[in-house]
Amino acid sequence: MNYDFKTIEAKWQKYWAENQTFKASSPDPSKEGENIKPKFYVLDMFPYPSGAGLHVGHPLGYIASDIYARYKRHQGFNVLHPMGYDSFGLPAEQYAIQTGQHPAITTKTNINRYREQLDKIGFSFDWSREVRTSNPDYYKWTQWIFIQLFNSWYNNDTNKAEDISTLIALFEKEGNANVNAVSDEDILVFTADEWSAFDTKKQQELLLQYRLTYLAETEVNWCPALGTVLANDEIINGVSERGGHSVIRKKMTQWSMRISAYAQRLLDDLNTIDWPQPLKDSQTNWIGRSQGASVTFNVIASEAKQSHQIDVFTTRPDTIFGVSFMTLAPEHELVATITTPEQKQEVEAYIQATAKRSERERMADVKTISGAFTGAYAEHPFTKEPIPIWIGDYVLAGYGTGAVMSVPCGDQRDYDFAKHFNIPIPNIFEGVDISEEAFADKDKTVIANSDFLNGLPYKKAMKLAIYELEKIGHGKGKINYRLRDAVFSRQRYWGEPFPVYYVDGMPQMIDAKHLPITLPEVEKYLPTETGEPPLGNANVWAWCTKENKVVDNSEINNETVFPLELNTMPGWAGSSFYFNRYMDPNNTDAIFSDDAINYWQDVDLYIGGSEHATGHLLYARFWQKFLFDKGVVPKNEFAKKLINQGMITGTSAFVYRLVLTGNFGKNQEVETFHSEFYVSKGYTDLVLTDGNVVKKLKKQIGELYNDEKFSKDSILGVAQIHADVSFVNASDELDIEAFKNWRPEYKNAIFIGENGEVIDGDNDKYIVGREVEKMSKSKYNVVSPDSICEEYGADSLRLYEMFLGPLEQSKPWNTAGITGTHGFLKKLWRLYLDDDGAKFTEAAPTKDNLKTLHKTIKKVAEDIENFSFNTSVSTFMICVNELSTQKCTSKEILEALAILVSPYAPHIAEELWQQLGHTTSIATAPFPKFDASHLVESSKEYPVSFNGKMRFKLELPLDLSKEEIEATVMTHEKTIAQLQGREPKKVIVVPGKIINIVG
RNA sequence: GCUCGAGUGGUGGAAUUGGUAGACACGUUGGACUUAAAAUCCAAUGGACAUUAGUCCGUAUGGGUUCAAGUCCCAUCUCGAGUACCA
Repeated sequence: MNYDFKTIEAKWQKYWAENQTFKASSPDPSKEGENIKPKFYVLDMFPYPSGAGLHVGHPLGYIASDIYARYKRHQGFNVLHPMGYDSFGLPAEQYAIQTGQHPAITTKTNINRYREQLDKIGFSFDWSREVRTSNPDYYKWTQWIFIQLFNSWYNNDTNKAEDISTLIALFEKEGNANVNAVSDEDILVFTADEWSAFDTKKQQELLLQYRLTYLAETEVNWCPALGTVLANDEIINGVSERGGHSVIRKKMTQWSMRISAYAQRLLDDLNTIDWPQPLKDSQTNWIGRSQGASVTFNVIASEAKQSHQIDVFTTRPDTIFGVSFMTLAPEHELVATITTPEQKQEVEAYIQATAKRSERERMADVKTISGAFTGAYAEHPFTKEPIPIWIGDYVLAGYGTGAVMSVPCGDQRDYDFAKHFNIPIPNIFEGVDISEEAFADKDKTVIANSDFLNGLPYKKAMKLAIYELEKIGHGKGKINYRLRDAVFSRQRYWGEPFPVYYVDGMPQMIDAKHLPITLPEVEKYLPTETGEPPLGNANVWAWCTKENKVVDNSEINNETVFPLELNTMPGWAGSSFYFNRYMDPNNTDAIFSDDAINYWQDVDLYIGGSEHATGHLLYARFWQKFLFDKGVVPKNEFAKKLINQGMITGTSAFVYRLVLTGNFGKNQEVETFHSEFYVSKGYTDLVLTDGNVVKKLKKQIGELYNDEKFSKDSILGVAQIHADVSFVNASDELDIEAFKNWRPEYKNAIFIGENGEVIDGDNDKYIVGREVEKMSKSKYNVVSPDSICEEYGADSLRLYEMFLGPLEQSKPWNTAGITGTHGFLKKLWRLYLDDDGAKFTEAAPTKDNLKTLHKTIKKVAEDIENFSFNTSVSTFMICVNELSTQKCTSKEILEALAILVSPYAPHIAEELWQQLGHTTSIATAPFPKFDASHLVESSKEYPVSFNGKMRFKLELPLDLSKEEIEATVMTHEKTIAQLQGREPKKVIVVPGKIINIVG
């Protein structure tokens, strides 16, 4: 029997599907007290089903998680290993705009293709739990969570989200003066009586300032080309992540999520989860906590003007006496008010100039110092001296208060600004020279020229400064976060509709029992002519409060029928809780049952890419914490352990085309391609010095080039052209015919091979050049898993992807190497079966057999626990090589080996398991138990080193003492030869490890 | 600029607490089998010198600690990722 992977893999994939082998059992509370299996939840980041399908890089993480899931099943766990689709998104919508095809159709087609590809790789997913974020059954719960957020506020005293009713009760009882909540800034302070006197609309307006999701006029990142708002993490280097379009700031009324309420908890709880440090670091940076003080400066009132105050945030309140000016962002709201008539022209000109520059230009051009003096002065809170107020674009409107107290001696930016505009730079540091640059080293700081702070180091000075500021009512200690509230509205069609209608301009939630509010049909997927989002095109998009359903727009009367929200939710909405929904995905009455969430709790292992560090993974943590506060989920964090798989890059193949001048260049009928060898060695010289080649060239080209014309000068250069990697074999040799068929414009091209021969049949080989690049269609280096499965089988693919290198590392794909793991599987097969059938016997295993097996059990179990899958593949290879050499036929050994291999290569393992006589799936067969007694050695081959260099090996019994070993070694003939009569200074003996002789 | 990670044969990579550097594969070369090819099997394969025995060099570079360093420490270089006027 040969290893017929095609039949085997199809057979077992069918078996698993029919028998629902990987269906996670649901907890049955009636069985409480009985022996219920412990749970284990292994999750992959669900994919967005793009039209391009999967390439070999995509399944890497899925294979790793699948191995882990299968391993856990062998260990007796009830494993939840689901898969689904993050199926709302921009590509389907853009395709709809171009073709008119409904995004739901595109999405469905793509999902089917994904499923087909995934099925071929033999994953142990529980498909009965599949979720799709674009299904109304699913986004019903996305809308439900939105309503919960709307009905909640964040209480800083209890440090958690609470129902809005508790806030209303507080307002009714005592007003809002003492409410310690996370809210908008500058909230009207009112008493209980005032609250009761407000009309409903006013009350709603006020409550909106406290809700965890709220409507606010915010400055957003507007992308005109995409016609939508983008979140900060969707902008890379000032342009949109998708398409690279420019982004401008624009004021719009938008839904926002008060994620800032959770900033500290999101930061603190990073310590409680086992996630990669770089990912934690980037979340930490993104949250950007800085500790310092907020300081209030009074603007010195001039004549008719009323007094104003400027709040600044600083991390260096200890340097308060070093302030020699203040700088406001050009967009700061006080700029217009405080600017003196004399300076008005200059300031306005400057503001205009800055507004013209895009965000990107401002970022790119950090070096140029610019600004303008407002003519106004602020009063120093301690010295009462006047401080000039400037504006400058190095101060960002979006961070802190958009204003800074400038301390040029302690901050390089302030220093540069002061130098540029000839503002004094007072020195408030003891023994520091600031004539060249600012001094920013906190640890070495000793304050001087600063009244009550003199002589103090940074920390003490900071505390005292804050204390004194509080005493005079000019400031207080403050913690500032970079993390902004997240804009939650998108002007798109293909997303979750909000369960929101508007009465008198105020948002109203539709009662949860009427969910889902499904997406309406539209004729065009573009924004309307009046600039409204695509849902503005819908005709049936109004809410009837009588019938509690969506009705035709014509019925809107603003009494019982009201307009619905036109925005949709962003991509991250649906992906922020899907891991919980998998626990009970078909529940129509609740997001999940109590039994399900109490049993499954949280994700034990989450595998996915690091690109989601500050997007999905931050928002999902936020929603989890909110749901935790509301008592919906039992865990504060949704994933205990997370692993980022690395990217698989492509290995592009290149051919090298001679670019010729003059007459040669004009006539493109004949092209010349040179082998990589020629290019790397200096092709022009070789071509023209090797008479043979020139002669052959001329003969081939015939009349086209005559002797005189063809010279070295005719060659302009060499063009690198991508060749499709499928035309290249394991030895980097190009299939020239295939290349010519693919690129007919080169059908008359001449190929010069490795040895300088003009290729004609088998006389020479054409070797392509190789380069590692991102896997992409345009580089013709995409390898699809389907073609690999077709040629080598899913088990070979799975093993090879793991064998490539450490899971978390990025590594290049090269199809050539797969013959290694494929060959291994054939060898494995032959250990069990040959042409005559079964080879295994009931024979007792030999000592060597047992040693090999248990060595393998130990290593493989350790490797899986450490996610070191690449090394366990080589361990399998070593094991099979050894057992083959030992001619092992023992069924006992081979059964255990089949189980060991099965997480990695499940199809062949199932088949061998059946051949061994089993009638049930190998999936839950207990993992072999490691027995250390088989590995006990009685002797060790010691490496004997002289001055640290290994010279020879010596087999010695392990029970020898140090002294005995030394005595034996020193009398050994090779030792004597090495020493050549010298007396060793020292002999180091580490029993069981090494012997080192010094001297 | 800052933060983090990494640099080992022709290639992917191994070396888990400092203890035989290059496991396991790919590729290459040679051989067996075959009419031939494929498949399979065997052998060699870090570099230099040497007939052999063997010697020297070698984990980005330069130092250091140690009986012993790919592994620890210091400095430098290169590459990758993230982030960026964050007050």
